Amino acid sequence: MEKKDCFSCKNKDCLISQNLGVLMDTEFLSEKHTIFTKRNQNFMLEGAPIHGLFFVYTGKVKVYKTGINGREQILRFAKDGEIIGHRGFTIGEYHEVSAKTLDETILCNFPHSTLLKMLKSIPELTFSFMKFFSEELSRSETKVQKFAQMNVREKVIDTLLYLNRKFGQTNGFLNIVLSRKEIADYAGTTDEQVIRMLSALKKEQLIHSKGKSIGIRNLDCLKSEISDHMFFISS
DNA sequence: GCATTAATTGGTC
DNA sequence: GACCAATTAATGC
Repeated sequence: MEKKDCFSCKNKDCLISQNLGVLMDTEFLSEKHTIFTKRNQNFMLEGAPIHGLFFVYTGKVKVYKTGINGREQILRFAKDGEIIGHRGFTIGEYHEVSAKTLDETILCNFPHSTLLKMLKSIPELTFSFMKFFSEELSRSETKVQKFAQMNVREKVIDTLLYLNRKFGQTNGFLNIVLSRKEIADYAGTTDEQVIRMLSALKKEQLIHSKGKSIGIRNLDCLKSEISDHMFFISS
């Protein structure tokens, strides 16, 4: 299959894309690989040797860790332009998280050695990465706080708001379809609790659903419920 | 159509 | 609020 090149790429969020100016005269971009995946493919596995850095070209991915009793903890979802596998790129030889595609997904992959060369020789790129890491850390800290302080209702609502922020809605439904368990694995609760909460929210006319798809009906109401006592938390 | 998986509901601790 | 069990709906083959 053909290789996706960075010059025709439309992903404005991509750190490579943003630094094309300083990258275009280097040989680094030619060392990039393009990977075509189907749905439900584990392209990164906890404990496996690191295989460089991935960018989502198009598609959807979940990043997760397997925890106690084999329970999955979804750390985040990634869409077009986003980075996967950045946590292990300077320390250790093994991935600390797993990643699985939720859709047919095209991935760009930079080998570890290429990435190190890039970061050492291009300050602009390194700065972009620092900025990105700083934001990631902030998000991560916010998530710890939410996990500790939110009740189940708030966790589920917060998850729906996050999905809406990231993927948006078309025709009244979120542009991502997850199983109830996946929602639970992100929110930090169980699928039964998620199901109960979704039913409750449906009764209150705050959301609606068709099969696995969920749509937000009253965004402001949901937002206010979180911000009432979580207004100090941004994310 | 059958078999497996997911969603839902109710109950217990 | 987690875990377990039973029922029903959805989906894959």
